[in-house]
Amino acid sequence: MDWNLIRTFLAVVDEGSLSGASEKLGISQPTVGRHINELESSLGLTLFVRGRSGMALSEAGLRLIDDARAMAREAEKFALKAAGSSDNIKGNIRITASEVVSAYLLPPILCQLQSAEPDIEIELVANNHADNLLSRDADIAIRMFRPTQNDLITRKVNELSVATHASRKYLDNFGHPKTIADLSNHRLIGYDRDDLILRSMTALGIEGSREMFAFRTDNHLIYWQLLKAGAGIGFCANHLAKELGDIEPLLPELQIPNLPMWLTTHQELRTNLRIRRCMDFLGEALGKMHL
Amino acid sequence: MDWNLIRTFLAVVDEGSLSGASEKLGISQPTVGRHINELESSLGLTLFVRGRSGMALSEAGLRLIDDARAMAREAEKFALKAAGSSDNIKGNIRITASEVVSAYLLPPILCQLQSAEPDIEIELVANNHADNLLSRDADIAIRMFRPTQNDLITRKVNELSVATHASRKYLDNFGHPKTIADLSNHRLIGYDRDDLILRSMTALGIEGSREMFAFRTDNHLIYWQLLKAGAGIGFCANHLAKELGDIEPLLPELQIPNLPMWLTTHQELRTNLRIRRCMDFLGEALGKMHL
DNA sequence: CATAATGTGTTCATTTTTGAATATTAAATG
DNA sequence: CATTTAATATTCAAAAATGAACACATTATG
Repeated sequence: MDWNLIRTFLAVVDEGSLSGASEKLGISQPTVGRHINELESSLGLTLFVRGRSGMALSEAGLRLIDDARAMAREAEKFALKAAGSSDNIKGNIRITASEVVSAYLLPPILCQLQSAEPDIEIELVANNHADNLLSRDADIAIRMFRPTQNDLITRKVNELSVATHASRKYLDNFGHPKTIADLSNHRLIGYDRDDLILRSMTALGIEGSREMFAFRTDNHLIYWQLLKAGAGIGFCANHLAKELGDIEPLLPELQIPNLPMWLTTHQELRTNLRIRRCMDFLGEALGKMHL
Repeated sequence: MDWNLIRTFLAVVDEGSLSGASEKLGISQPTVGRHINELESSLGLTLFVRGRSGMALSEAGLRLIDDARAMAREAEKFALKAAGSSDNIKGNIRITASEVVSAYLLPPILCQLQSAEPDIEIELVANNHADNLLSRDADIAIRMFRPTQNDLITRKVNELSVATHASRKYLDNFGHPKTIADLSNHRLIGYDRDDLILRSMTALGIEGSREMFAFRTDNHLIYWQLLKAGAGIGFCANHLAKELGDIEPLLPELQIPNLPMWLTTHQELRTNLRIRRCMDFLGEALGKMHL
């Protein structure tokens, strides 16, 4: 029994198609198809119904996915522990962070890291969703929330101070809000599906809903472009506001709680020299920033 | 990451050498060596110390075997469940039983099974140690003790009546024991490392040790040859004594408990049509024998 | 200390697996 | 109903993995 066929099987289940799985696995679509055929004939089972759009699991296939997944979990554990045992400084390391952090905080720090550890190749994965450190989407994650998965080592390295901001252009056009209550007469910029702002407001005792925002976007870059262009009042990290220019802080009495910045890696990787060096360096560098 | 490399890794650990693993896996020794090299270089670890006699696990390798084993367990579960889903009557089936049962009870029954189910190929694995139905050493086991592994379906199909026997030749030479106490003045034939006889005797309230046997062997065929040749007094299933001829039952007052005969398969396989048919047939055929 | 036994490493021809290109199919769409 | 789209199957040349044979190393053993 070829264990790799089970891995391919699982990828096809997860992606829903041979072509999707081929991309995920980094092998060609014909090969994925052949793997599935081989698995089916070696088990004497029909695992998929070759249907209208892609591959749908058959009943027999359905019965097997839990075991296949369990096997994949153990494979992940194996790979993690193996990576943790490596004391080789040479190699690459994957760091993940939100788009904002990746774009505005990390570049200079990673340059210094590069100089300090020339043997380490650094991959930066910028995205806003929580990734799975267990399946090694990344080795190190920098997030604005404390990761909840088990077996992780988390360390709070800094805090981002946030305040209400608007561009001078907006303030010239629509006036300066004097009180928090004033905000309801202004145009606000918010997130669309991300409920970070709404949750923060609820925590501050201010009720609100998605509809209160005149502009909504989940793309932070566009958010600031809207802010800069004078589309409305929004929330922005203070260090970023300085960098963007043209934007003024408002309502100092609206104390928005700082956003914590967490540096995270998997427990198994703490013994990996390369990752330990990077963790220490990033913790030091991020920690001494004035945000 | 190639999952098959982990399977090879585990085989080398279990067998202690590349050549041993190659035999176990049914691949050539150079291939096993290449797999290990590839795994080591892809993990950046030295898993084995290539030593004087075979491959000894390194510290890093030692840390990984538990996870590798866990993965193998899940692979077994997957394969079991897959086999259980098969409703294909064509195919082969592995039956395991003790050498005695394999040699004296099963042949005629398996011939009938062959006629009744011509599409099923039957493999008979004769050995005296408990095999691992979980790892599919066999699909169906016939044992004289109730298997203890979990997730097995066990069914008691018959009992073997056993009595003390000796050949006429022995009785002519050494006389007929009249009472149980008399036995201590006779030559007894016993097992060597197998303690079945001793345990049975303890259960009957008779104390004894290996040393009380004038002849000791674990090979049942040789046991009976000794019995037939008049080497001593021994224990023998009644149906077998008739078949062997020349052997007489002794001491009817020494009531030896019957040996139960258990028919066993793995729970996951109960839904496999082929195995279900064989189980039913064997249960019926073994059950109606007069033993 | 030669020899047998046992194990790993190497070479090369063969077999197997793979991927690029392409054909094919079926549903969705205008 | 033709067209687009998104998927699976097929073909064939190239790449990779494999095994047989053999070289080499080490340990028992007489």
